[in-house]
Amino acid sequence: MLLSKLLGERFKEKPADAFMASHIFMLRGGYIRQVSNGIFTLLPPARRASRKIEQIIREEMDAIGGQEVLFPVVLPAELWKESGRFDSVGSELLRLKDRSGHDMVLGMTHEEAAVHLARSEAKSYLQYPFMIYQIQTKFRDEPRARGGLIRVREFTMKDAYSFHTSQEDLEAYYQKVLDAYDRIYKRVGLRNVIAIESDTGMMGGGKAHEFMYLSGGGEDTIVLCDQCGYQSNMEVAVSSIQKEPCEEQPMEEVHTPGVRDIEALTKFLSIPEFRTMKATVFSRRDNKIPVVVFVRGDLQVNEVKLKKILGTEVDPLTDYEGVDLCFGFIGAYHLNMEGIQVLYDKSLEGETNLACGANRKDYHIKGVSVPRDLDIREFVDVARVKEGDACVKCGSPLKVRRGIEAGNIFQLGTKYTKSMGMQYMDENGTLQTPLMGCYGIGVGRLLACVLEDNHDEYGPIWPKSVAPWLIHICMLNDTNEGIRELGFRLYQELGQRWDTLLDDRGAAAGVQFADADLLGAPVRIILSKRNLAKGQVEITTRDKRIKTMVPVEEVSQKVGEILDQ
RNA sequence: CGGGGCGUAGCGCAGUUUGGUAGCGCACCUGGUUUGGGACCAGGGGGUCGCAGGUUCGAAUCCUGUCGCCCCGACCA
Repeated sequence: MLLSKLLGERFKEKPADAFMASHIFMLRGGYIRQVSNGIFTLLPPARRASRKIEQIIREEMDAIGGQEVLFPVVLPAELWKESGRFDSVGSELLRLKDRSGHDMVLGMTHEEAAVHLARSEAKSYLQYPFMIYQIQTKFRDEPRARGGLIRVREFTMKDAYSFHTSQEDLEAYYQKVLDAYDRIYKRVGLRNVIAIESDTGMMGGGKAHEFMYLSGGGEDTIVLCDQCGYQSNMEVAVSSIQKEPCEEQPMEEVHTPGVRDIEALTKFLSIPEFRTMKATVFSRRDNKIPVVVFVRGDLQVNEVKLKKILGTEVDPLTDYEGVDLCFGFIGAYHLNMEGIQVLYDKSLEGETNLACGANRKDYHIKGVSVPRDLDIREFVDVARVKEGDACVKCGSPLKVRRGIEAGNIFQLGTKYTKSMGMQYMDENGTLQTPLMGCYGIGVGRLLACVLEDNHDEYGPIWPKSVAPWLIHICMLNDTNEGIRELGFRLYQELGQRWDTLLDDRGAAAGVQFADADLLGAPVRIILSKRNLAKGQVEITTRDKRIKTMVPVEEVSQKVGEILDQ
């Protein structure tokens, strides 16, 4: 590729709307352009890199027996009604009508399409197990796209679906996919990816893992234990609560004017947060009954856990109309439970000498002992894990980190095969419902993660496996005939073996170097008058590890050494 | 969906308070001088100031509505 012909302007100023390194450099380097919120065009550099990623994924899927297919982007709503997801999935699913008024959906994932195909093509146990996959455009009407290619509405995804005749077989294959994913991340040059247990969300089913690229800018929160290897999404993370035993004290009501939150209460009474009890109120989406959740004052409610316990979505209560609660002073002692639901977190179990609201404006109660003063039948786990909590497996302090989800795998079981009536004949001639697994990787997001993990202050440092171009030739002193002649000759010669870019614009050295930094080719060849006079050219690597002078006739060999090592 | 911010040339911004011929830097085009980290001189092109109404002799500027984009939260394979 001649740089003078490469479409896509590169610029030096940081775009006002970009904050993540991958977003900034992809805009500055002419990799992507936004068309609409969360919808991007990929320009040649990004497309070249994404094709390389796709190819790596394809090879690894093929290596575990995958068969590539291509499902439609537009699907009839009937299929989604069969699985029940037409109604259960929210506005993330883009629904539309065709010209004759039929309900259609834009595919955001393809379980339905996979079962539609598989149920009519695989009717005998002899055909099992099998896995089909595709690399295809998905559309999800995300409430909030952000971060360039990190979180978008339209994107390319590799999604795979496996079908099995037993849970053991599903689990064995699940492990094979997990290993294949590890190889994929390694091959694209992404370090710091860990597989963590995750919530199954709208996918349903049993076991699930998310592959998290650990990064401070990530939008998911992960809980880790360095000691025993426990790692989990914050959404489902558990910890054991440290207790500091305290002698029981007599209960006493205290006047606490204007003290409406834990922070004020601890200051007012000069006690630590864990000697208080906190009340948080939510409303159920299904029947709107307020739910009062009590946790120890130093903890917070994990809404995903709460959602699972209640079996319905919850929202923090904002409409106090008609709710008989003394907000700011809600306490567990002598609380009027009429018309509300009350939950107690396990952090409160056995606690003594706590301060909590008195259910009366401007009053709190000191010295509440949970076993002595409250009649609680059941404690539940609804607390959010925090940094330093004890690991439930080994007791070591837990760490909390941010991460970007770079892939996920699910054991779906029979959720889709059953609802969509997929069956096969087993060796005894009886009909059985197969088990299913599904496995996704977002290609664009993976590309963005690779950039997040491989850049300096000037631009991407692409790993050889995904670099849009492997070699970038700069011709300084462009007007010099010897240099132009050599530049084009090397371009031809090296271009036979490697993806090569030639800067033929005659730009100033600084401009050429800055653009080479943004395009991030692993190997850079610099031709200049001063070196050519000595019959030499300079070869450097984008990561700055190699900077060497070689005779003109040895360039090809040296580049080969660098790229093959 | 809630809170906040912003829409003026491809990018980054000033001008809006106090209405009076739309500006700056980078990028782009032409000619010349340059050439090892975003050069210099001279000339040039490009904007219905997001859109629609309204007020006014006159609106980027004031008023009303609307659309879009960004950030935080909610949400989320």
